[in-house]
Amino acid sequence: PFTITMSSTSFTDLLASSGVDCYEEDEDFLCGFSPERTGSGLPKFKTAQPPPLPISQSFAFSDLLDSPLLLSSSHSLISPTTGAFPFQGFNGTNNHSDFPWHLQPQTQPSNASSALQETYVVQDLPKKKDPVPREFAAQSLGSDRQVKVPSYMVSRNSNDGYGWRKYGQKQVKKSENPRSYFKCTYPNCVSKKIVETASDGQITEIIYKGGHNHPKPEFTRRPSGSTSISSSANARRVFNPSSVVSETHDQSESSSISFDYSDLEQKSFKSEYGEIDEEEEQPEIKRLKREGE
DNA sequence: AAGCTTTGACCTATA
DNA sequence: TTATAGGTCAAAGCT
Repeated sequence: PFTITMSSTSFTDLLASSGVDCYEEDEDFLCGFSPERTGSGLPKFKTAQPPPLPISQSFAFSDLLDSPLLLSSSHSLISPTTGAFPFQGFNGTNNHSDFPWHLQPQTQPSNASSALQETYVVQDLPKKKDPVPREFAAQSLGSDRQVKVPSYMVSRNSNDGYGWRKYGQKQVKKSENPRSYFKCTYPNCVSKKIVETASDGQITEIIYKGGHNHPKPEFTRRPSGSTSISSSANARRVFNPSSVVSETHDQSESSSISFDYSDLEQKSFKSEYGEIDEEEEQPEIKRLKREGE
């Protein structure tokens, strides 16, 4: 299950810091979700600490293209006019249930330091044949506000473009897998992440603590020839100082992603459906789309 | 030499 | 107060 909680921060930034970027890098291509892997590891995002953020950011669509969750079929994810996810599931008009996950609203109690936030959990649903294109399928959100998200939107590794230095590792009780603790190497950046890795090397959970207070580095370690990520997009990634995102790739059959888009909904988007350059979409995504037609 | 990982010890929060 | 768990420190070693 994947759970992403977002609060007072831009969706893009959170995604960027969540380590779920989809780079055309080795197996990370397509967010690291090769078909066979999709079935085994089930992602889970979770956020736990959403301190209010006064930072206002533009939410460019190109950013969305980089994001794991909105990648590929992103042109159908967010309404250019409302800022809301166009998944009908988000506004409760669609009943498609083809997505491996569906979002479940989780209203969390607000506290003194966090604004009202809503969490959506995307659970990995049993695969079944559906008539609806997987990447666009959404589940009714109506009262439930559930929506499904394609599994390929989530990366299985933690290459998020930032520099991280490991500062510790610990076997925790609540998990049989060891946790590795990382700090952002950027000067004065307090962002941290905790990566839980299974014995087979698979990342089972990633927890981000604290947002980056700097843009994503322009020159991050990338395979030569990889130019799919625009520097302008990276430059826009100015960070939310305090967000916590957890990404859990569970071995179980259920995955979930939860996030709060209260902030997201306030954003205006530069792009609309038609503005997405088809040529920029990743091949696999296009392939999936064709299959869905 | 710099930066990273490893790993046991230490610190802190909680029950 | 003590035990336990989770998180962090920091020295040593590696690349």
